Amino acid sequence: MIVTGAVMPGALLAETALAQEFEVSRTPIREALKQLEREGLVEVRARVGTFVRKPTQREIHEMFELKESFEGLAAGLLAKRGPVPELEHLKENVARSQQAVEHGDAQEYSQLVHDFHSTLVAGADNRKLSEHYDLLMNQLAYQRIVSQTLSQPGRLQNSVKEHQAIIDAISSKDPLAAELVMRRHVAASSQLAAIAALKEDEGQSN
Amino acid sequence: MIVTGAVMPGALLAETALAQEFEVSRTPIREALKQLEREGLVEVRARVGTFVRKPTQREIHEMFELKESFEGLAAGLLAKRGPVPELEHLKENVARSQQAVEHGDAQEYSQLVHDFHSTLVAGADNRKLSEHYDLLMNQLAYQRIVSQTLSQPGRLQNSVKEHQAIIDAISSKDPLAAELVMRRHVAASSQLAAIAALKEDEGQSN
DNA sequence: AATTGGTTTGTTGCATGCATGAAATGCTAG
DNA sequence: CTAGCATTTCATGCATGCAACAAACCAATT
Repeated sequence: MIVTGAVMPGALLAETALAQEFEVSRTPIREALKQLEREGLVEVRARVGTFVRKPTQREIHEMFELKESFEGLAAGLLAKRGPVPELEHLKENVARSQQAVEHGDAQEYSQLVHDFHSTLVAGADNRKLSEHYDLLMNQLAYQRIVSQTLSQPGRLQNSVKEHQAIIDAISSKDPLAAELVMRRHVAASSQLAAIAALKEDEGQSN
Repeated sequence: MIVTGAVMPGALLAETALAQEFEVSRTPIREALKQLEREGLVEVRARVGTFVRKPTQREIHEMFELKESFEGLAAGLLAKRGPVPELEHLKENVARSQQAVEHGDAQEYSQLVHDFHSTLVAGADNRKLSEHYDLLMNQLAYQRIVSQTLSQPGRLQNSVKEHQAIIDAISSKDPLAAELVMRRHVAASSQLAAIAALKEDEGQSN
């Protein structure tokens, strides 16, 4: 809903309006908005209104630091796991990503990248990690969609190679290497995404 | 409230009862309980009741893995920071912890350990990290568990030494070492805490 | 024209009533 | 005495009304 960017940041989310739209009373709407407030997606100003929150540039930076830590942990845990059912899925993902890059299919590639990272975190077999990760990614989602498509074509090929290296480290049961490679990969991607988000931000505010 | 263990796991938290206790209507109580449900502290079974949730042994293990990752990240970020105002506070904390260990003051030491870790995470200067960390620690009810590991004789002195090593790594601006030492420290403490939690669990269920 | 004051409007915060459904309870039959 | 069924109890889920308050608006005055 909000994470897809369907509503613009700063927009008012009036309880009564949403209640009419979804054809329920204010109460369940209100509870949902409170949840979103706790997730940091909206800001409820008492007796004024509920507004879609726009993450600051600093918060985006902080969230990318967390993302690196989360996914690094996930990669390490995957390498520590005995059998990893998701490994085949990840290998196939890399193969298809390679094809997508060669064909210049940005849409397909964006989808595959998202699938790769969420499969990897899910495969870590740590539900609490997944919960925290999902929470984090919800807050980042809007920026993610925009910046993914704007990544430079040269980066995509490198990204695929890094994905392959991550899989290799996991396959060889090397948790330290898996975490290290993963973190470097996320850091590199994050840097580009942060720059894209910054430019987007400047374009909006002017 | 719940995190302090004032109410036992499995206990029913009736909205009407809480409403009378706090002298408000059900509505704000209800919102608070929904928040706690999202935080994983209580379980709301539709039209049955709201109950204090008891983390499974597996969840405790997962949360300790997350704790290690969070605090490792925090230590690394601290070492990366230029000036660290909290460093003096941390040094003083270690000095007082050393005294507490020598005097066998378990109560004081427990408080100092908690202060050390929260100061360290807060000092990382990453609010999103702090939010996720606080969320995690609420679920762990850490204070309750850690107090039971205090009876371990040799562990306390080792813990203080590890705290000192963490400070040294931060002082020398070595992020990798800071993270590594921190993670080893958390892993060691977590192992003892997990054992304590397991024993408490067995004691309860019998 | 600008400012200040009061009024109006719109929003959330809270209280409360009713509907829904699950679980406990008791009653009856075997 | 036990098993099964109806009933009663009790909890949340949702709808709605009212109060409180912030902000926008408008008019009067300087």
